[in-house]
Amino acid sequence: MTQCDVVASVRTDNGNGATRERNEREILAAAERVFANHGYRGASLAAIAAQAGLPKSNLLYYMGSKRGLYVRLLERMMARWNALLDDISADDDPAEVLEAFIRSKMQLSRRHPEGSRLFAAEILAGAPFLQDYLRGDLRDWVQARAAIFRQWAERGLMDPVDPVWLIFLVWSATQHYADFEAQVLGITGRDALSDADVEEITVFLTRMVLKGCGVAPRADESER
Amino acid sequence: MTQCDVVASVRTDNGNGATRERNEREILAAAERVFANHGYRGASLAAIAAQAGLPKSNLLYYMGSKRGLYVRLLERMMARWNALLDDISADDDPAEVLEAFIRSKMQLSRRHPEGSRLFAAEILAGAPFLQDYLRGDLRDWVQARAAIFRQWAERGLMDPVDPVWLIFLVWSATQHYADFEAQVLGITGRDALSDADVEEITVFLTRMVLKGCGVAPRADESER
DNA sequence: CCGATGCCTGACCGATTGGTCAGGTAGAGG
DNA sequence: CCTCTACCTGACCAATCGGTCAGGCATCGG
Repeated sequence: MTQCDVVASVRTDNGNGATRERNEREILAAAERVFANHGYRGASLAAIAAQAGLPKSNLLYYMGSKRGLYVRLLERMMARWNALLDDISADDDPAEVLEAFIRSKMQLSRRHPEGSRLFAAEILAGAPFLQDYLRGDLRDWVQARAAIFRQWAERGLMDPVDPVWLIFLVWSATQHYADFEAQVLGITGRDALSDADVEEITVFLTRMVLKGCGVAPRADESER
Repeated sequence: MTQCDVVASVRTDNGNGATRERNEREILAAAERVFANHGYRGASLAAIAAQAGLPKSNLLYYMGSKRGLYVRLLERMMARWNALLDDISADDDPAEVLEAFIRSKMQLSRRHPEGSRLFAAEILAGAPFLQDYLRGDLRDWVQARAAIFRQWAERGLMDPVDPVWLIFLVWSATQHYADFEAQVLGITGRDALSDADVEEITVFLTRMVLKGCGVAPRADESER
């Protein structure tokens, strides 16, 4: 790492490393937007620098290279993702777990639409930077959940559907509202999705999935 | 159009326009691959020409410009899409319509994965070339189907779910297997999805959707 | 035989790409 | 005061970008 640690950045501006922190944040946000829209190859450092309001040289001073900046963004998004990959056990309530799964995934797409699109663009390109992650950690996580879903099915708590296809269904349906936002807005004629819209979609997806695979809804959600 | 019509292309090679036809097909296929992987800005004519096995100049001779080539690919994909937008009426059987909807959409993703990813990349970029289509024809089509779904709900043939979210659910779930193919293959550990896999997924999605929104399955699909 | 016509392409163009680098600035420690 | 260190940037670089163009080529009607 050519980057110095945080402690040493007590220098410019108002005394602490506020400038650096702010610039880095600005750069990452701008880069996420541009990479999300145009993919790795389609994004240009000049465009990112312009969005961040900084000279291109300064951007490279902070981030080293285009590839380094891109990888850092991917890792940040994977960290957000991992943060909600909570462990579950076969003793948990299927309805609660599935609803929490759908809700947290929906909120991830909602809170980080640019990061979500960045991820989508990476996968579209054939996942050149994320192959190992997909075939490693993520695959293990899916298999673990799948095993629990199968136990639930054996106990009659849900239909014996293929758990992997079920996980993909939830992923795709939630991811859709970030990745295909332009299509959703164009077709529904909205300017943006409100919090109420997102809540409505979350409830819709939850009911569809629970009912679809034969899971009894939670007690306090029985009406509505 | 700088392109001459088909009749005039009886010239080179073996007498009829076979060479031209073959080259154009090769160019379109190569361009679809490259645009799908890297988006409009990220794709380069040199890469497309290399994939097509033709000099860059020849590619421009046939297609005029990068933008023209891209638009032509988008239009071809929209034509494929429109080809399966068959009209339905409120008198049709909901189960049949929904299953046909899921199956045809799944096969479109299956048969034209590159075109599907091209479309996805276009939407990811904010649909700069497809705004009008989304806000026009496609929106009308969605609204028409939504109206019929609502009639079915009133007649008790299905639950009163929001038809637009339902359509998006089917779109996202089917599109997923083309757009996120790299993720699907990485996680499942496969090299490719077989016809049997696709059929299994289609059946899974159909049952999930039908059961999820309270539609009775077709008579000849009741078991299995 | 003759242009005429349309297919094809190497050479080239200005603009843009990611990245380098020398040098400038400013505060901290001696 | 000077030096050191980290922050910052305009000027520049080779490579690549989309696109142009002059000209080679083969085939045609005459």
